[in-house]
Amino acid sequence: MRFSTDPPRGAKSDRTDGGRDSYHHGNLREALVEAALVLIAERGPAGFTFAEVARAAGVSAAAPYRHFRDRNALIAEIARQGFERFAVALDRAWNHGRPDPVKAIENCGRAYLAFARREPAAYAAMFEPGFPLEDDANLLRASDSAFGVVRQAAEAACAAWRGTGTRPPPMMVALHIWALSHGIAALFIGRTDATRRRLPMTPEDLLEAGLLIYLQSLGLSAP
Amino acid sequence: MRFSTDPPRGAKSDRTDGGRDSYHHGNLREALVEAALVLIAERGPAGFTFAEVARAAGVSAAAPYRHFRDRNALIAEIARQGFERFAVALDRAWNHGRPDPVKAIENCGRAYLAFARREPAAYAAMFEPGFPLEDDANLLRASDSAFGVVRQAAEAACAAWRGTGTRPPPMMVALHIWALSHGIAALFIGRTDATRRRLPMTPEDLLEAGLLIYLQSLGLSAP
DNA sequence: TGTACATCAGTGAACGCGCGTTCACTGATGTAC
DNA sequence: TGTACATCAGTGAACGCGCGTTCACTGATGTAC
Repeated sequence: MRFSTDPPRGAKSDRTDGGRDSYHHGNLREALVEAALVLIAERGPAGFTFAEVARAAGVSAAAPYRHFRDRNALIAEIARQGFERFAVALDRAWNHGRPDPVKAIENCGRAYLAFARREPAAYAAMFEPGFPLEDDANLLRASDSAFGVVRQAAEAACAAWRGTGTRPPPMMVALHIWALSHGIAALFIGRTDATRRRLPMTPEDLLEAGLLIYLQSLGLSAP
Repeated sequence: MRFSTDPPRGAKSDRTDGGRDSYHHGNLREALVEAALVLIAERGPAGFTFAEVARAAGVSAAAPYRHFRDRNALIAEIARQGFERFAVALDRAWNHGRPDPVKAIENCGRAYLAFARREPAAYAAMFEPGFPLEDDANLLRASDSAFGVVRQAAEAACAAWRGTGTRPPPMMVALHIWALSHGIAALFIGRTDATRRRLPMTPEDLLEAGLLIYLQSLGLSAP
Protein backbone atom coordinates (compact mmCIF):
# COMPACT_ATOMS: atom_id res chain seq x y z
CA MET A 1 0.00 0.00 0.00
CA ARG A 2 1.25 3.44 -0.95
CA PHE A 3 0.57 6.53 1.09
CA SER A 4 0.46 10.29 0.66
CA THR A 5 -1.47 10.33 -2.61
CA ASP A 6 -1.00 13.97 -3.49
CA PRO A 7 2.75 14.47 -3.75
CA PRO A 8 4.13 10.99 -3.09
CA ARG A 9 7.35 11.87 -1.34
CA GLY A 10 8.23 8.27 -0.79
CA ALA A 11 6.81 5.23 0.87
CA LYS A 12 6.60 5.12 4.62
CA SER A 13 6.02 2.08 6.77
CA ASP A 14 3.76 -0.65 5.49
CA ARG A 15 0.92 -0.75 7.94
CA THR A 16 -2.86 -0.70 7.63
CA ASP A 17 -4.75 2.50 8.34
CA GLY A 18 -6.25 1.30 11.61
CA GLY A 19 -4.35 -0.06 14.60
CA ARG A 20 -1.39 2.25 14.61
CA ASP A 21 1.54 0.98 16.69
CA SER A 22 4.15 3.45 15.60
CA TYR A 23 4.92 6.99 16.55
CA HIS A 24 4.16 8.09 13.02
CA HIS A 25 0.78 7.43 11.57
CA GLY A 26 1.96 6.96 8.02
CA ASN A 27 -1.24 8.02 6.32
CA LEU A 28 -2.83 10.59 8.55
CA ARG A 29 -3.96 12.91 5.80
CA GLU A 30 -6.20 10.33 4.23
CA ALA A 31 -7.22 8.96 7.61
CA LEU A 32 -8.47 12.42 8.56
CA VAL A 33 -10.42 12.67 5.32
CA GLU A 34 -12.05 9.31 5.95
CA ALA A 35 -12.83 10.07 9.56
CA ALA A 36 -14.41 13.35 8.53
CA LEU A 37 -16.52 11.57 5.90
CA VAL A 38 -17.93 9.32 8.59
CA LEU A 39 -18.73 12.29 10.82
CA ILE A 40 -20.31 14.21 7.96
CA ALA A 41 -22.44 11.22 7.05
CA GLU A 42 -23.68 11.11 10.62
CA ARG A 43 -24.21 14.79 11.33
CA GLY A 44 -23.64 16.84 8.22
CA PRO A 45 -20.78 19.07 7.15
CA ALA A 46 -21.32 21.36 10.13
CA GLY A 47 -21.65 18.58 12.67
CA PHE A 48 -18.10 18.07 13.84
CA THR A 49 -15.03 19.86 15.11
CA PHE A 50 -11.42 19.70 14.04
CA ALA A 51 -10.46 18.13 17.35
CA GLU A 52 -13.14 15.52 16.90
CA VAL A 53 -11.72 14.38 13.59
CA ALA A 54 -8.30 14.04 15.18
CA ARG A 55 -9.79 11.93 17.95
CA ALA A 56 -11.63 9.76 15.45
CA ALA A 57 -8.37 9.20 13.60
CA GLY A 58 -6.72 8.22 16.88
CA VAL A 59 -4.33 11.11 16.94
CA SER A 60 -3.66 14.14 19.13
CA ALA A 61 -5.60 17.34 18.52
CA ALA A 62 -2.48 19.08 17.23
CA ALA A 63 -1.66 16.50 14.58
CA PRO A 64 -4.12 17.60 11.89
CA TYR A 65 -2.38 20.95 11.66
CA ARG A 66 0.49 19.20 9.93
CA HIS A 67 -1.86 18.45 7.04
CA PHE A 68 -4.63 21.03 6.96
CA ARG A 69 -4.63 24.70 7.81
CA ASP A 70 -8.02 24.34 9.45
CA ARG A 71 -11.32 22.55 9.36
CA ASN A 72 -12.41 24.30 6.19
CA ALA A 73 -9.30 23.14 4.35
CA LEU A 74 -10.18 19.60 5.31
CA ILE A 75 -13.71 19.95 4.00
CA ALA A 76 -12.41 21.55 0.81
CA GLU A 77 -10.13 18.57 0.30
CA ILE A 78 -13.05 16.23 0.83
CA ALA A 79 -15.05 18.17 -1.74
CA ARG A 80 -12.14 18.13 -4.19
CA GLN A 81 -11.72 14.38 -3.95
CA GLY A 82 -15.48 14.02 -4.17
CA PHE A 83 -15.69 15.99 -7.40
CA GLU A 84 -12.93 13.87 -8.87
CA ARG A 85 -14.70 10.61 -8.10
CA PHE A 86 -17.94 12.21 -9.24
CA ALA A 87 -16.40 13.10 -12.60
CA VAL A 88 -15.09 9.59 -13.04
CA ALA A 89 -18.47 8.07 -12.20
CA LEU A 90 -20.32 10.37 -14.59
CA ASP A 91 -17.82 9.82 -17.35
CA ARG A 92 -18.04 6.08 -16.97
CA ALA A 93 -21.84 6.28 -17.17
CA TRP A 94 -21.64 8.54 -20.20
CA ASN A 95 -19.51 5.89 -21.88
CA HIS A 96 -18.69 7.99 -24.95
CA GLY A 97 -22.37 8.49 -25.66
CA ARG A 98 -23.11 4.83 -26.21
CA PRO A 99 -25.45 3.30 -27.11
CA ASP A 100 -26.99 6.65 -28.06
CA PRO A 101 -26.85 10.16 -26.56
CA VAL A 102 -30.26 10.06 -24.91
CA LYS A 103 -29.69 6.68 -23.35
CA ALA A 104 -26.25 7.78 -22.24
CA ILE A 105 -27.69 10.88 -20.60
CA GLU A 106 -30.15 8.72 -18.74
CA ASN A 107 -27.24 6.63 -17.54
CA CYS A 108 -25.51 9.79 -16.38
CA GLY A 109 -28.61 10.71 -14.43
CA ARG A 110 -28.60 7.34 -12.71
CA ALA A 111 -24.92 7.67 -11.97
CA TYR A 112 -25.56 11.13 -10.55
CA LEU A 113 -28.11 9.84 -8.07
CA ALA A 114 -26.06 6.73 -7.37
CA PHE A 115 -23.17 8.93 -6.33
CA ALA A 116 -25.39 11.01 -4.05
CA ARG A 117 -26.60 7.78 -2.47
CA ARG A 118 -23.24 6.07 -2.24
CA GLU A 119 -21.35 9.10 -0.98
CA PRO A 120 -23.81 11.36 0.80
CA ALA A 121 -21.04 12.84 2.92
CA ALA A 122 -18.89 13.81 -0.03
CA TYR A 123 -21.93 15.10 -1.87
CA ALA A 124 -22.83 17.28 1.09
CA ALA A 125 -19.28 18.63 1.33
CA MET A 126 -19.40 19.40 -2.39
CA PHE A 127 -22.74 21.19 -2.44
CA GLU A 128 -23.32 22.37 1.10
CA PRO A 129 -19.86 22.94 2.50
CA GLY A 130 -21.04 25.66 4.85
CA PHE A 131 -18.50 28.17 3.56
CA PRO A 132 -17.53 29.40 0.08
CA LEU A 133 -15.34 26.88 -1.72
CA GLU A 134 -14.40 29.19 -4.56
CA ASP A 135 -10.78 30.05 -3.93
CA ASP A 136 -9.32 26.59 -4.35
CA ALA A 137 -8.00 26.14 -7.87
CA ASN A 138 -7.68 22.37 -7.62
CA LEU A 139 -11.21 22.10 -6.39
CA LEU A 140 -12.51 24.30 -9.16
CA ARG A 141 -10.73 22.12 -11.69
CA ALA A 142 -12.24 18.98 -10.22
CA SER A 143 -15.68 20.52 -10.15
CA ASP A 144 -15.24 21.70 -13.73
CA SER A 145 -14.32 18.26 -14.90
CA ALA A 146 -17.48 16.81 -13.36
CA PHE A 147 -19.64 19.43 -14.97
CA GLY A 148 -17.66 18.96 -18.16
CA VAL A 149 -19.02 15.46 -18.53
CA VAL A 150 -22.56 16.78 -18.46
CA ARG A 151 -21.69 19.55 -20.89
CA GLN A 152 -20.12 17.04 -23.20
CA ALA A 153 -23.20 14.86 -23.01
CA ALA A 154 -25.45 17.81 -23.77
CA GLU A 155 -23.30 18.73 -26.75
CA ALA A 156 -23.44 15.25 -28.17
CA ALA A 157 -27.18 15.16 -27.70
CA CYS A 158 -27.65 18.53 -29.34
CA ALA A 159 -25.44 17.46 -32.22
CA ALA A 160 -27.83 14.58 -32.81
CA TRP A 161 -30.70 17.01 -32.84
CA ARG A 162 -33.36 16.34 -35.44
CA GLY A 163 -36.07 18.79 -34.49
CA THR A 164 -37.60 21.81 -36.12
CA GLY A 165 -36.99 25.46 -35.22
CA THR A 166 -33.85 26.63 -33.52
CA ARG A 167 -31.24 24.22 -32.27
CA PRO A 168 -31.08 24.06 -28.47
CA PRO A 169 -27.92 25.62 -26.97
CA PRO A 170 -25.86 22.77 -25.44
CA MET A 171 -24.78 24.80 -22.43
CA MET A 172 -28.37 25.50 -21.50
CA VAL A 173 -29.29 21.85 -21.91
CA ALA A 174 -26.36 20.87 -19.71
CA LEU A 175 -27.47 23.29 -17.02
CA HIS A 176 -31.03 21.96 -17.13
CA ILE A 177 -29.83 18.40 -16.77
CA TRP A 178 -27.51 19.30 -13.92
CA ALA A 179 -30.12 21.36 -12.11
CA LEU A 180 -32.83 18.71 -12.38
CA SER A 181 -30.43 16.03 -11.16
CA HIS A 182 -29.21 18.13 -8.26
CA GLY A 183 -32.71 19.18 -7.37
CA ILE A 184 -33.88 15.60 -7.12
CA ALA A 185 -30.78 14.54 -5.23
CA ALA A 186 -30.98 17.42 -2.79
CA LEU A 187 -34.71 17.05 -2.15
CA PHE A 188 -35.15 13.31 -2.10
CA ILE A 189 -31.83 11.70 -1.29
CA GLY A 190 -29.59 11.92 1.71
CA ARG A 191 -29.76 13.65 5.05
CA THR A 192 -31.33 16.93 4.06
CA ASP A 193 -34.77 15.47 3.84
CA ALA A 194 -36.46 18.76 4.55
CA THR A 195 -39.15 17.88 2.06
CA ARG A 196 -39.05 14.13 2.21
CA ARG A 197 -42.54 13.33 1.11
CA ARG A 198 -44.30 10.24 -0.01
CA LEU A 199 -42.93 9.87 -3.50
CA PRO A 200 -45.03 8.03 -6.09
CA MET A 201 -41.80 6.69 -7.61
CA THR A 202 -38.11 6.33 -6.85
CA PRO A 203 -35.88 9.37 -7.33
CA GLU A 204 -34.17 7.42 -10.10
CA ASP A 205 -37.38 6.89 -12.02
CA LEU A 206 -38.41 10.46 -11.34
CA LEU A 207 -35.18 11.74 -12.84
CA GLU A 208 -35.30 9.40 -15.80
CA ALA A 209 -38.85 10.45 -16.61
CA GLY A 210 -37.94 14.11 -16.28
CA LEU A 211 -34.94 13.79 -18.54
CA LEU A 212 -36.92 11.86 -21.14
CA ILE A 213 -39.73 14.38 -21.21
CA TYR A 214 -37.28 17.22 -21.44
CA LEU A 215 -35.14 15.67 -24.19
CA GLN A 216 -38.15 14.58 -26.15
CA SER A 217 -39.25 18.18 -26.33
CA LEU A 218 -35.95 19.04 -27.95
CA GLY A 219 -36.58 16.51 -30.62
CA LEU A 220 -33.85 14.33 -29.22
CA SER A 221 -35.90 11.44 -27.97
CA ALA A 222 -38.68 9.37 -29.43
CA PRO A 223 -42.04 10.86 -28.44
CA MET B 1 -47.82 47.63 17.01
CA ARG B 2 -48.86 44.23 18.27
CA PHE B 3 -46.39 41.68 19.56
CA SER B 4 -46.23 37.97 20.10
CA THR B 5 -47.69 36.95 16.79
CA ASP B 6 -48.19 33.29 17.46
CA PRO B 7 -50.49 33.11 20.45
CA PRO B 8 -51.31 36.77 21.09
CA ARG B 9 -51.70 36.70 24.85
CA GLY B 10 -52.28 40.36 24.99
CA ALA B 11 -50.53 43.54 24.04
CA LYS B 12 -47.42 44.51 25.91
CA SER B 13 -45.72 47.86 25.90
CA ASP B 14 -45.74 49.86 22.72
CA ARG B 15 -42.12 50.14 21.77
CA THR B 16 -40.13 49.52 18.61
CA ASP B 17 -38.08 46.35 18.32
CA GLY B 18 -34.75 48.10 18.62
CA GLY B 19 -33.60 50.34 21.48
CA ARG B 20 -35.10 48.52 24.37
CA ASP B 21 -35.34 50.59 27.53
CA SER B 22 -37.48 48.31 29.61
CA TYR B 23 -36.73 45.25 31.64
CA HIS B 24 -38.94 43.23 29.37
CA HIS B 25 -38.21 43.04 25.73
CA GLY B 26 -41.77 42.75 24.61
CA ASN B 27 -41.12 40.90 21.38
CA LEU B 28 -38.05 38.81 21.98
CA ARG B 29 -39.25 35.75 20.16
CA GLU B 30 -39.53 37.55 16.86
CA ALA B 31 -36.40 39.57 17.55
CA LEU B 32 -34.45 36.34 17.95
CA VAL B 33 -35.84 35.04 14.68
CA GLU B 34 -34.82 38.21 12.89
CA ALA B 35 -31.38 38.31 14.46
CA ALA B 36 -30.83 34.70 13.46
CA LEU B 37 -31.91 35.47 9.89
CA VAL B 38 -29.23 38.13 9.68
CA LEU B 39 -26.59 35.75 11.02
CA ILE B 40 -27.67 32.97 8.66
CA ALA B 41 -27.53 35.33 5.70
CA GLU B 42 -23.96 36.19 6.67
CA ARG B 43 -22.61 32.78 7.56
CA GLY B 44 -25.16 30.09 6.79
CA PRO B 45 -27.41 28.05 9.07
CA ALA B 46 -24.41 26.56 10.86
CA GLY B 47 -22.57 29.81 11.30
CA PHE B 48 -23.79 31.04 14.63
CA THR B 49 -24.38 30.04 18.22
CA PHE B 50 -27.39 30.38 20.45
CA ALA B 51 -25.51 32.84 22.65
CA GLU B 52 -24.65 34.91 19.62
CA VAL B 53 -28.27 35.33 18.64
CA ALA B 54 -29.06 36.50 22.15
CA ARG B 55 -26.26 39.04 21.97
CA ALA B 56 -27.46 40.24 18.56
CA ALA B 57 -30.92 40.73 20.00
CA GLY B 58 -29.44 42.73 22.88
CA VAL B 59 -30.42 40.26 25.54
CA SER B 60 -28.67 37.99 28.03
CA ALA B 61 -27.58 34.52 26.97
CA ALA B 62 -30.20 32.93 29.17
CA ALA B 63 -33.15 34.83 27.73
CA PRO B 64 -33.69 32.77 24.55
CA TYR B 65 -34.46 29.70 26.68
CA ARG B 66 -37.77 31.33 27.56
CA HIS B 67 -38.78 31.02 23.91
CA PHE B 68 -36.86 28.18 22.31
CA ARG B 69 -35.71 24.87 23.70
CA ASP B 70 -32.45 25.19 21.81
CA ARG B 71 -30.79 26.47 18.68
CA ASN B 72 -32.45 23.84 16.50
CA ALA B 73 -35.89 24.90 17.67
CA LEU B 74 -35.09 28.44 16.63
CA ILE B 75 -33.99 27.31 13.17
CA ALA B 76 -37.08 25.14 12.85
CA GLU B 77 -39.23 28.16 13.64
CA ILE B 78 -37.39 30.17 11.01
CA ALA B 79 -37.98 27.40 8.49
CA ARG B 80 -41.65 27.20 9.45
CA GLN B 81 -42.20 30.91 8.97
CA GLY B 82 -40.20 30.72 5.76
CA PHE B 83 -42.39 27.98 4.32
CA GLU B 84 -45.46 30.00 5.17
CA ARG B 85 -44.24 33.09 3.37
CA PHE B 86 -43.03 30.84 0.56
CA ALA B 87 -46.47 29.33 0.16
CA VAL B 88 -48.06 32.77 0.07
CA ALA B 89 -45.61 34.00 -2.55
CA LEU B 90 -46.10 30.95 -4.74
CA ASP B 91 -49.85 31.10 -4.42
CA ARG B 92 -49.89 34.75 -5.34
CA ALA B 93 -47.77 34.02 -8.40
CA TRP B 94 -50.01 31.12 -9.34
CA ASN B 95 -52.96 33.50 -9.26
CA HIS B 96 -55.61 30.83 -9.75
CA GLY B 97 -53.94 29.70 -12.95
CA ARG B 98 -54.41 32.95 -14.78
CA PRO B 99 -53.94 33.87 -17.52
CA ASP B 100 -53.33 30.24 -18.41
CA PRO B 101 -51.77 27.27 -16.59
CA VAL B 102 -48.45 27.36 -18.41
CA LYS B 103 -47.98 31.07 -17.95
CA ALA B 104 -49.00 30.73 -14.32
CA ILE B 105 -46.44 27.99 -13.78
CA GLU B 106 -43.78 30.22 -15.25
CA ASN B 107 -44.83 32.90 -12.82
CA CYS B 108 -44.52 30.39 -10.00
CA GLY B 109 -41.03 29.61 -11.16
CA ARG B 110 -40.08 33.26 -11.07
CA ALA B 111 -41.64 33.61 -7.63
CA TYR B 112 -39.68 30.57 -6.49
CA LEU B 113 -36.36 32.10 -7.46
CA ALA B 114 -37.42 35.53 -6.25
CA PHE B 115 -38.01 34.06 -2.82
CA ALA B 116 -34.63 32.37 -2.80
CA ARG B 117 -33.08 35.73 -3.71
CA ARG B 118 -35.11 37.84 -1.34
CA GLU B 119 -34.83 35.49 1.63
CA PRO B 120 -31.67 33.46 1.23
CA ALA B 121 -31.42 32.94 4.96
CA ALA B 122 -34.93 31.54 5.30
CA TYR B 123 -34.42 29.44 2.18
CA ALA B 124 -31.23 27.98 3.65
CA ALA B 125 -32.98 27.21 6.93
CA MET B 126 -35.77 25.52 4.99
CA PHE B 127 -33.59 23.35 2.76
CA GLU B 128 -30.27 23.05 4.54
CA PRO B 129 -31.15 23.30 8.22
CA GLY B 130 -28.22 21.14 9.25
CA PHE B 131 -30.41 18.71 11.19
CA PRO B 132 -33.59 16.78 10.36
CA LEU B 133 -36.65 19.01 10.48
CA GLU B 134 -39.16 16.20 10.25
CA ASP B 135 -40.69 16.01 13.68
CA ASP B 136 -42.35 19.41 13.74
CA ALA B 137 -45.99 19.11 12.72
CA ASN B 138 -46.47 22.82 12.17
CA LEU B 139 -43.44 22.95 9.97
CA LEU B 140 -44.60 19.98 7.96
CA ARG B 141 -47.94 21.66 7.44
CA ALA B 142 -46.29 24.86 6.25
CA SER B 143 -44.00 22.94 3.94
CA ASP B 144 -46.95 20.97 2.62
CA SER B 145 -48.87 24.09 1.85
CA ALA B 146 -45.96 25.46 -0.19
CA PHE B 147 -45.63 22.25 -2.14
CA GLY B 148 -49.40 22.15 -2.42
CA VAL B 149 -49.34 25.23 -4.60
CA VAL B 150 -47.02 23.54 -7.06
CA ARG B 151 -49.09 20.38 -7.00
CA GLN B 152 -52.21 22.42 -7.65
CA ALA B 153 -50.49 24.14 -10.54
CA ALA B 154 -49.38 20.83 -12.00
CA GLU B 155 -52.90 19.47 -11.70
CA ALA B 156 -54.42 22.43 -13.49
CA ALA B 157 -51.83 22.14 -16.23
CA CYS B 158 -52.43 18.44 -16.64
CA ALA B 159 -56.16 19.02 -16.74
CA ALA B 160 -55.57 21.31 -19.70
CA TRP B 161 -53.59 18.60 -21.37
CA ARG B 162 -54.17 18.23 -25.09
CA GLY B 163 -51.49 15.78 -26.13
CA THR B 164 -51.50 12.28 -27.45
CA GLY B 165 -50.66 9.09 -25.56
CA THR B 166 -51.03 8.80 -21.82
CA ARG B 167 -51.89 11.77 -19.67
CA PRO B 168 -48.98 12.91 -17.49
CA PRO B 169 -49.46 12.23 -13.76
CA PRO B 170 -49.83 15.59 -11.99
CA MET B 171 -47.81 14.55 -8.97
CA MET B 172 -44.85 13.66 -11.14
CA VAL B 173 -45.11 16.94 -13.01
CA ALA B 174 -45.22 18.81 -9.72
CA LEU B 175 -42.11 17.03 -8.50
CA HIS B 176 -40.27 17.81 -11.71
CA ILE B 177 -41.15 21.48 -11.47
CA TRP B 178 -40.14 21.63 -7.83
CA ALA B 179 -36.89 19.78 -8.38
CA LEU B 180 -35.84 21.89 -11.35
CA SER B 181 -36.64 25.08 -9.45
CA HIS B 182 -34.79 23.97 -6.36
CA GLY B 183 -31.86 22.73 -8.38
CA ILE B 184 -31.43 26.08 -10.09
CA ALA B 185 -31.92 27.98 -6.85
CA ALA B 186 -29.46 25.82 -4.94
CA LEU B 187 -26.80 25.84 -7.62
CA PHE B 188 -26.99 29.39 -8.89
CA ILE B 189 -28.53 31.57 -6.21
CA GLY B 190 -27.43 32.36 -2.73
CA ARG B 191 -24.46 31.54 -0.60
CA THR B 192 -23.90 27.93 -1.55
CA ASP B 193 -22.26 28.81 -4.81
CA ALA B 194 -20.24 25.63 -4.93
CA THR B 195 -20.70 25.50 -8.65
CA ARG B 196 -21.17 29.16 -9.42
CA ARG B 197 -20.07 29.20 -13.01
CA ARG B 198 -20.31 31.64 -15.81
CA LEU B 199 -23.95 31.33 -16.72
CA PRO B 200 -24.99 32.16 -20.27
CA MET B 201 -28.30 33.47 -18.90
CA THR B 202 -29.94 34.49 -15.64
CA PRO B 203 -31.23 31.75 -13.35
CA GLU B 204 -34.70 33.12 -14.02
CA ASP B 205 -34.39 32.73 -17.77
CA LEU B 206 -32.79 29.34 -17.31
CA LEU B 207 -35.72 28.14 -15.23
CA GLU B 208 -38.31 29.63 -17.56
CA ALA B 209 -36.71 27.95 -20.57
CA GLY B 210 -36.51 24.64 -18.73
CA LEU B 211 -40.14 24.77 -17.67
CA LEU B 212 -41.28 25.71 -21.16
CA ILE B 213 -39.34 22.92 -22.80
CA TYR B 214 -40.62 20.44 -20.27
CA LEU B 215 -44.26 21.51 -20.46
CA GLN B 216 -44.16 21.67 -24.23
CA SER B 217 -43.19 18.04 -24.28
CA LEU B 218 -46.31 17.23 -22.32
CA GLY B 219 -48.40 18.90 -24.95
CA LEU B 220 -49.20 21.69 -22.56
CA SER B 221 -47.36 24.51 -24.23
CA ALA B 222 -47.15 25.75 -27.79
CA PRO B 223 -44.15 24.15 -29.53
C1' DT C 1 26.62 -2.60 4.53
C1' DG C 2 26.92 0.74 8.30
C1' DT C 3 26.63 5.13 10.42
C1' DA C 4 25.60 10.17 11.10
C1' DC C 5 22.41 13.31 10.31
C1' DA C 6 18.56 16.16 8.44
C1' DT C 7 13.88 16.03 8.06
C1' DC C 8 9.46 14.74 8.92
C1' DA C 9 5.27 13.87 11.52
C1' DG C 10 3.83 13.00 15.53
C1' DT C 11 3.12 14.26 21.10
C1' DG C 12 1.21 16.40 25.14
C1' DA C 13 0.95 20.27 27.97
C1' DA C 14 -0.69 24.70 28.11
C1' DC C 15 -3.57 28.82 27.32
C1' DG C 16 -7.47 31.69 26.89
C1' DC C 17 -12.09 31.70 25.23
C1' DG C 18 -16.83 31.33 24.51
C1' DC C 19 -20.53 28.19 24.68
C1' DG C 20 -24.47 25.81 26.75
C1' DT C 21 -27.12 25.53 30.58
C1' DT C 22 -28.92 26.15 35.43
C1' DC C 23 -30.47 28.91 39.04
C1' DA C 24 -32.37 32.05 42.27
C1' DC C 25 -33.56 36.43 41.50
C1' DT C 26 -36.39 40.60 40.10
C1' DG C 27 -38.61 44.14 37.35
C1' DA C 28 -42.79 44.78 34.68
C1' DT C 29 -47.39 43.66 33.39
C1' DG C 30 -52.15 42.52 33.58
C1' DT C 31 -56.04 41.49 36.28
C1' DA C 32 -59.28 40.27 40.10
C1' DC C 33 -61.63 42.53 43.32
C1' DT D 1 -60.30 54.03 40.02
C1' DG D 2 -56.90 51.75 43.25
C1' DT D 3 -54.54 48.19 45.11
C1' DA D 4 -52.74 43.43 45.94
C1' DC D 5 -51.10 39.83 43.75
C1' DA D 6 -49.97 36.13 40.35
C1' DT D 7 -47.55 35.57 36.38
C1' DC D 8 -44.44 36.46 33.00
C1' DA D 9 -40.01 37.42 30.89
C1' DG D 10 -36.09 39.10 31.71
C1' DT D 11 -31.06 39.23 34.55
C1' DG D 12 -26.42 37.98 35.77
C1' DA D 13 -23.50 34.96 38.10
C1' DA D 14 -21.83 30.55 38.00
C1' DC D 15 -20.21 26.05 36.31
C1' DG D 16 -17.86 22.68 33.71
C1' DC D 17 -16.46 21.66 29.13
C1' DG D 18 -14.29 21.20 24.86
C1' DC D 19 -12.38 23.75 21.22
C1' DG D 20 -8.73 26.03 18.62
C1' DT D 21 -4.15 26.93 18.56
C1' DT D 22 0.86 27.33 19.94
C1' DC D 23 5.03 25.38 21.38
C1' DA D 24 9.13 22.94 22.46
C1' DC D 25 9.77 18.37 22.22
C1' DT D 26 10.90 13.63 20.29
C1' DG D 27 10.48 9.25 17.92
C1' DA D 28 10.88 7.41 13.29
C1' DT D 29 12.40 7.54 8.63
C1' DG D 30 15.18 8.06 4.64
C1' DT D 31 19.51 9.19 2.74
C1' DA D 32 24.32 10.84 1.91
C1' DC D 33 28.58 9.12 2.34
